[in-house]
Amino acid sequence: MLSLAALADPTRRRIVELLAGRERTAGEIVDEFDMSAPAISQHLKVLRDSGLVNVRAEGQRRIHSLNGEGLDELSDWLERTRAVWSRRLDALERELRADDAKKKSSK
Amino acid sequence: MLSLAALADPTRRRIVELLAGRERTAGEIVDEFDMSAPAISQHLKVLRDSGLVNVRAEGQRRIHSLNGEGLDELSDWLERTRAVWSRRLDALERELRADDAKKKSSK
DNA sequence: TGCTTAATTAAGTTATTACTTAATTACTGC
DNA sequence: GCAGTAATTAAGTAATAACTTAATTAAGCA
Repeated sequence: MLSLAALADPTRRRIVELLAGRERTAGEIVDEFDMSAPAISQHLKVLRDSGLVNVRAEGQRRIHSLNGEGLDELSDWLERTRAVWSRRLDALERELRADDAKKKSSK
Repeated sequence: MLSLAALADPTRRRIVELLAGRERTAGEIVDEFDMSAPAISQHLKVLRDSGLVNVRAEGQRRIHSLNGEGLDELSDWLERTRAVWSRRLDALERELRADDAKKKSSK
């Protein structure tokens, strides 16, 4: 599952925002939401599977942290798409300028 | 619906990529996929509603184009999240350095 | 006018997703 | 060992999402 699909859900987005601030145990995350612990546990699994979040065990706690590289994947897609997009806009602009010049010279 | 949810679907992502290259009629987009016209029409509606794509009518054609500002919203979320994240990493690094200095001075 | 083409809307189906409660696993401290 | 706590897994449900075909809307053109 691509990280974009993982971020489609608003709860998961908020979890990512929380973890951007600092790492947290599963229980601490549960406390931030009006939702059962299993529901959060399932969301965390999706975030882990998508590579956005890392876990380490500390005793019986599972400490979750944001994985910056997971955000990179999303960032890369965005930049790739935007690059094509802005190249196209540049071409359009050049065309408009050329058109403009033609009009002037034909006056 | 936030643009992130709209981009969760791979078909919609490919449509956005296509439109980054150049604007296209609904029919041209349909031709790129192995899927019925109504299915694509519905995807286009989602993309329009999320602000990622614009349409204009030209006779009976609907010409779809990418809306750069829609991508900005996504980009903003990413940058905001990444900013919090990297601030945290900086703080961590400072802490480690301070710790290091303390160790050295206590030797 | 009526036939064709472009696109959307309507209605129904199936798969997936986001939850729930109950049960289970695994550590902690007495 | 066992009661308590942290977290996950299991199982079931309800809402949503992604499609399908059929019907509809609207423009183009002989």
